[in-house]
Amino acid sequence: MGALLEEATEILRSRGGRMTNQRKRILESLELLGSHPSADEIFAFVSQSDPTLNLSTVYRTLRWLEQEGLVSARHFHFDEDRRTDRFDAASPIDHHHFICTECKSVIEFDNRLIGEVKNQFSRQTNCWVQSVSVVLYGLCPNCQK
Amino acid sequence: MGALLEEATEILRSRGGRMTNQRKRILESLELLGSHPSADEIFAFVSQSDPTLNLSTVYRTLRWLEQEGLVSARHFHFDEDRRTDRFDAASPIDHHHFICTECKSVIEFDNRLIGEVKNQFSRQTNCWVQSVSVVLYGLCPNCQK
DNA sequence: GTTTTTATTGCAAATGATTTGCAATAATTT
DNA sequence: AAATTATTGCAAATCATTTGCAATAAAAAC
Repeated sequence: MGALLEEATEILRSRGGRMTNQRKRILESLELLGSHPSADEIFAFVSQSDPTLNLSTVYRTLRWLEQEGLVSARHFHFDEDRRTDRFDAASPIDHHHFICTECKSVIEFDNRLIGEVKNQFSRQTNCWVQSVSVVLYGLCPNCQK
Repeated sequence: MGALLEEATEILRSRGGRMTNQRKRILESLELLGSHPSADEIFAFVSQSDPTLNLSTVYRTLRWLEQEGLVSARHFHFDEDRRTDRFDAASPIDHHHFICTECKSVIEFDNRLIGEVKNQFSRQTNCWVQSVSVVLYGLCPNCQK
């Protein structure tokens, strides 16, 4: 059983919530589908094993997970694409993204210089920085030919 | 007359386009309203001087400017906010943003380390990076009290 | 284990942002 | 000044997401 599911169950319990089948499956799918799925993609995936699942349940669960800090929602700006949110089972602080504008694949990365950018900005402006989002857009090796 | 208006006029001419009153006013407003306005805000502003302007004209003009690389559209992920695009008369490459999640104010900044992050990533992955988007979220000095 | 309570679901309808089809309008060309 | 056609305004469509509400099903109380 994944860490996300356990953590979510605990939070749920602590406020009189209920761990339903739908929620279990949505949480599972977030761990299985690693690739920043959209609500629709999660819905399609979970529907295979539970055809009665409703899309609004997916949205409700994701938004709840987001509020609890267990999931982060981001909006990648693909050039001509629709503007759908994509969800990610990790904290937004500890990794960043490269997006291939051709094949839409996503590569995660981290770089300690980003923390430095954040610190320098804080020092210069006295702003308190809570989170940093870095997205690189370009072409992956496959799509460069 | 602003540089944006001149550049846009030239591009327009070069492909049999027409510099209309509406387009002029929308371009002007992009220079006057510096603060990453939404299509709605641009519409409200220009409507004051031209009450017949239509919102879809604003969208069409903005998308066209985006395609020509004269404007960039971004979607800032304000926590509970609606997901509206915000527009910016500058190239997305040469500056980045801090957003105060409380008062929604935007501070632009740049930092040469960001170019370094980009270069390191390219070297390590052989991805070609076209543009970089960095958004810091947090609290501005005023909202920290 | 059955009944009660109420959080959660499914459904359908609402929403908000953005886009599109089309006839009317107005820049530019002739 | 007339002809051409890019652009507009309008209304309706679309897409992603949210919401109200009655039905359902966890968990609690018996």
